[in-house]
Amino acid sequence: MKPVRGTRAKRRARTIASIVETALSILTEEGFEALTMKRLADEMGYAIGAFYRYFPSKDALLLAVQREVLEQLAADVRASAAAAARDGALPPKGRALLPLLAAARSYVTLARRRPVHSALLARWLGNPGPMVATESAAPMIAGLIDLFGVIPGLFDDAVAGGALEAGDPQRRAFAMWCALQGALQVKKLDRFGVAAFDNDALVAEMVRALFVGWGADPETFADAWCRAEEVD
Amino acid sequence: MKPVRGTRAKRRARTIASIVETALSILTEEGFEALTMKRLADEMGYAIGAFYRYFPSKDALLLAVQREVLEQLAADVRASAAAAARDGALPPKGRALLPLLAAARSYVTLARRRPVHSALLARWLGNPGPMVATESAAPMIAGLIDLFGVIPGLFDDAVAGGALEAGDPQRRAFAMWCALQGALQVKKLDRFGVAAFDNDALVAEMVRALFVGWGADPETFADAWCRAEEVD
Amino acid sequence: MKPVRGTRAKRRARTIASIVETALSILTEEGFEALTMKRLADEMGYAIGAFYRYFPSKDALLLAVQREVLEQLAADVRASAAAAARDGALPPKGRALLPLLAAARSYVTLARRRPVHSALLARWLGNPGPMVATESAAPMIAGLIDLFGVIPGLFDDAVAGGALEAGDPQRRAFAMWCALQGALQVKKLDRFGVAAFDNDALVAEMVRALFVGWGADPETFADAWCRAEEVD
Amino acid sequence: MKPVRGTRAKRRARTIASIVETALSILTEEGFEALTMKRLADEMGYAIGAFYRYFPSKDALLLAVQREVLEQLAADVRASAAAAARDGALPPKGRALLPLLAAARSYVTLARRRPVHSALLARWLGNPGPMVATESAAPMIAGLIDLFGVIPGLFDDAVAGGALEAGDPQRRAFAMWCALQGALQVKKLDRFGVAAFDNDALVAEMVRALFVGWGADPETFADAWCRAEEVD
DNA sequence: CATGAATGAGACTTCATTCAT
DNA sequence: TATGAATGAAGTCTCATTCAT
Repeated sequence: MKPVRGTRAKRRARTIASIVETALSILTEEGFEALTMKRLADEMGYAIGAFYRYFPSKDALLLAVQREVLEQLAADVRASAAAAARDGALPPKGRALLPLLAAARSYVTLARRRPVHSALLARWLGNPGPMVATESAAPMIAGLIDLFGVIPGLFDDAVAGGALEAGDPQRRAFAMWCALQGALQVKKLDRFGVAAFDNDALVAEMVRALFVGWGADPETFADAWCRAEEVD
Repeated sequence: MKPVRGTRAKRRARTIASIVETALSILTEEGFEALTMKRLADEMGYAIGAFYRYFPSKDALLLAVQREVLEQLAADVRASAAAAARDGALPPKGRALLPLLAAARSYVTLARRRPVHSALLARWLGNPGPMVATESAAPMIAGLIDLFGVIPGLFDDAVAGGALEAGDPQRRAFAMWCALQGALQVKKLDRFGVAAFDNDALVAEMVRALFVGWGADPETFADAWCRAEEVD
Repeated sequence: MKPVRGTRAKRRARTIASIVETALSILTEEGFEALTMKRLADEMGYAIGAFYRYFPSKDALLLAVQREVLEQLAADVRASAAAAARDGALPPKGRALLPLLAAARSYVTLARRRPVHSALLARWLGNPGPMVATESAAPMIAGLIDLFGVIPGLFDDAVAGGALEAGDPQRRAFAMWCALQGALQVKKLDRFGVAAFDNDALVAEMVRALFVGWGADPETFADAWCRAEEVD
Repeated sequence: MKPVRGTRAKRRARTIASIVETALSILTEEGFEALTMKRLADEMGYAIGAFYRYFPSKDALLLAVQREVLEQLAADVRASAAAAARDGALPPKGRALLPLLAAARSYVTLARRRPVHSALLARWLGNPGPMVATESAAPMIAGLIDLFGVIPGLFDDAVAGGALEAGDPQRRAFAMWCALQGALQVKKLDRFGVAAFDNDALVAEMVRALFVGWGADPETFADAWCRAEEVD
């Protein structure tokens, strides 16, 4: 009997997903250098050659991992913002700000909740060149844009709610993300114990300045930020 | 006749400097992966073994390169700030802000003026782990602190000149640097042509928000920022 | 059609055996320093990397060689003793002694029959440290113990046959082996032509003294030793 | 004024001696692999090139070290025998045996007192080939013969004193040394904790058998061996 | 005599990828 | 589809020795 149509394709998709997942877990547990094709094969109980049926090269595999990472990050950030939007513990202006701040917090705490995702993103961003290898980075840019899909809307809402002055929401979204990303990147300096490098304080300072700069009332901001920290 | 005392030491220092310089130029012209000991040896007309008289390992060499990069960056930033401090084209409040903005601009335009330095820094920051490989990153952290040696003072000056509200200058300095660094890191996204990713606009937006958030008058800021762009 | 189960494993075992064998032959023909991974690869028509599928390091390969050497030595010694046990050319006491002496002779003549094995053993024993480089020498010690598995029993037999006084057979076995090993080690002094260094005479003197010391009758010993020399 | 004749030569000899000494101490403290020309130069505060004024090659240097080791060993053994010869605590036959046993003990305990000397000797003996590199091993053989210079005489004395039966003293001397050397070589097996490998018991067993085999009275031997152990 | 920079061959090891089975 | 043996180029590092100064 013929298998149900699509069964093969499904099976293939499942295999691909499990390869990506395993790669991610090796990355997580043993670091970037540890991810070799052999290591991956051993972990999965596959032969090395098998991967090349699913991915034409290691780069292609890495690209898929990258995409997965971005998707998960975006999902997390969106979820945080959505949860904050349902929170009713603040006065109107604060409520208009909260989802935005929750999204920011969420992105920062990713470094704690999913350190590998964060580290991978930092690494890809930090490496010169088209991130993975050459041109085929297109899918990854899609992931990034997706990550920001929701943030500009939150800025619009905040403006509409009177919590911020008017301004290009896309640009603000991107600026916020870059600043946070910069802060995350230097997290490693924490371990040198220099006071000025304290990461949490740094993030707080940075976000406060940005939002006040965009017209937020300092007190409203402070309240909303506290609430955002509690929501985590 | 005996050679002048110190001649050997000088020669040694010169050799070390030229190794670092050559490494930097290979990095510049051919990228990170291209810097192998063999490549370096060929470039310099040396035998591979020669380097190991000067650096105990490739890591050590990389550390020296790192240090050099940081020193040059710090020198550039300091020079820009100093030049701006001598500029008399603005009213007092603007003058108090200018050196700070000039330093920021300078740091950003480094990516154009010294792309390799910038890329290396991004890479080192982006890679998880102690940057170089071992613990001996101490000299590098010193370089970073040096890089900030002058910035907090500029914040103090700006506050004293009435251009900013009071606030911890160290933290502000660090926050500014991180935000800029984050912006630089995503510079590579420029080439995807997404409008929101335009780097110059991004930096302008970010810096404006930060400084206004720290109490700068928007118009004073705008004037000073224009001036800073001209000073480059 | 699926290959017979175990086919791969067999092939693998064959490859491993042939690597060890080739290594041994290089060692034999060209000495210890000549055994490099490259030399081995060339000899076998392999690429260097191939070995690392079978042995995690050169040390591991050397360990396997060591083991092989010990196994062959043990087999030889056992075979000699067994052959001597079937020999009926002597009176009872002599017969009780013969397998022991045959084993001793066999061990000594190994240096002629398998000079490399002998030299390797001497080298490993002579080098301070855990012989191979790491702790994993366990398999090798097993080989040594195996080598002695049969000798203590022969001492028991000799005592039972009235050829020797009672005494700890393990200790005697080990003492005999050490003494012989010492004699073999200085074999290289032969070539200086100093009479006292004549190796055969040395061994004869040594073994005679030991066995007489353990209670053998001098004449019985002499007869049995002659017989043992003939049996070779 | 001309320097006193011989001053230069003396100075040269002193330098050579100190090089050998330093090499030996590196060997002692850090093992065989640690002795590189660079390491030696650093230790002595010399430049690498300097050694080549005193030794044409590293091999030549090693040869000198070897010689030194042998000389020290021989001196130790001779001293022990001489001290024992002055000991009056035993009956005549025992006294006739004592210097011999003291010499044997002394050689064995060298492994404890001068582990490096012992290890070096073992290594040189264990390595196939002419010990150092090629033909120039002649000086070393002289050292060995020197080491035995006194032992055969002690055998003669023992025979004369009625403690041993007659027999070729040179051969006995050499046999004894080889057997002891064999025992020392396997000292490393101690650490595997196998009872049969206990080195002290092994040596005792071996020496007892040899001397009884050479005609010593078991009780006289036992007394003398105890005494020899005390004399250490 | 002394220096130490430079040599250069060669050591071990890694790993993405291919291909006959 | 799946296997895993084999490739082979590339990487870092070592060290006895030479030689211009």
